[in-house]
Amino acid sequence: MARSERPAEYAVLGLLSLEEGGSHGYDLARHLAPGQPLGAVLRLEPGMLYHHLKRLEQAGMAAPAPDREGNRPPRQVYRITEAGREALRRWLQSPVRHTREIRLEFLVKLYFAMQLDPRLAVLLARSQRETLQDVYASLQEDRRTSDDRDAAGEFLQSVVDLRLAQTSTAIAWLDALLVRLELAGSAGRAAMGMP
Amino acid sequence: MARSERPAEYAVLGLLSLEEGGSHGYDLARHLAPGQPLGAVLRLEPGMLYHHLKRLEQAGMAAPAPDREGNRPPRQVYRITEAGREALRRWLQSPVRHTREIRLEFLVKLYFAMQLDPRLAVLLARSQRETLQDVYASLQEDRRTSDDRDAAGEFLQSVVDLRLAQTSTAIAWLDALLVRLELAGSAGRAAMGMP
DNA sequence: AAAGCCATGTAAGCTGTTACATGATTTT
DNA sequence: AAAATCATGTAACAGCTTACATGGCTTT
Repeated sequence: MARSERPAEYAVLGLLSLEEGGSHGYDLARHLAPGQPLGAVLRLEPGMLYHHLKRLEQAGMAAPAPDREGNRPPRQVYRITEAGREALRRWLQSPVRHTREIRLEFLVKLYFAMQLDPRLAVLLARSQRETLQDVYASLQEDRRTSDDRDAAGEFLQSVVDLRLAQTSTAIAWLDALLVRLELAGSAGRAAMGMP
Repeated sequence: MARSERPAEYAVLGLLSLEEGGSHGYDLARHLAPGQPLGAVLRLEPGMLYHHLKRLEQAGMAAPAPDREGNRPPRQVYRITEAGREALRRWLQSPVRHTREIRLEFLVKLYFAMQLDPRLAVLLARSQRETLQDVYASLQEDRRTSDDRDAAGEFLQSVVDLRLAQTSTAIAWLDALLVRLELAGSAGRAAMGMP
């Protein structure tokens, strides 16, 4: 997995981590169908799904598990390994570097962080916010050092303006998300009689 | 070209359309270098560049042109054909359908529209604005019909909120762009003594 | 018995990345 | 003469899409 930082493979790994007794391709495909929350963010055809399962097995992050028998077609059940859990946790803690990756990769991280541990989701959102603020600052620097005296310069300024606007929008969205996450967290703790 | 709606191939076609006497791969690569306006939006390695030139030739949108001789390494000069110009113009008039395509594909269209005809850029920006407003309205509909009673619903609402925010940011950016384009247009006409 | 769902894949083809091969000309 | 630049590609590989092949089980 060192070779690939793509979200699809981690999404498969994440889905496996949510299924205590392991799961199989067709079952995971149901979780990725349109209508399901992950399906709204990521499209993954059956072919690629089985491909990723094989790769996860080769990487030692998933292992074949015994299938409790029954009257159904034969199927291959996988369970996440300890190495897989560690890789997933590492991935869930690292923010994406570019604003354009918020739409897909960050949302996949967020989905699993929320499912696995609300506190992890808060940490992820906070460090993502910091990363995007760095991106914003460096875009501002680009804008200052560009000149708009010719047509090409005007075009470049519009490009940078778009990126600044999209980045600050993402930061504002992260702020609203953090309010939601922290509210949900304190509500959860309050319901359990904690301060 | 019917098979591909990707911006890279149209970018090559667009660059050819800006060079009256035709151009060759190495020359086009200079226009796509980082630092050049297009290079800030699109990355295109030499291998793909020559590949696209071949495809444009096969599609009848570019044709080999005689190279005025001189003491330099042999090179293949291409010129855009009439069919190529028509395809380019059609492409430059059609807005992108999704907000995520603004960052790359729309910016490439905008670049060539500004170079070829400022009025075309205004038309493109206006119809792109309309398209994004449709996107915005349909996202609002998604948000109304989603419920936030469980964790999955909350996640989905955050996803839709992000898309709403990114889309309205893009619309606002298009408004600012239109002000610039129209100012430049009227300044240009005024300088030529037109109303 | 036919239709449909469960379940796992394969095959072909396109897009794109990285690295390198080849050789000509110009500059130092 | 060596180094840099001009100029065009090829080879290998990675990732993804689309379509289809295969067969078991369940429902009508």
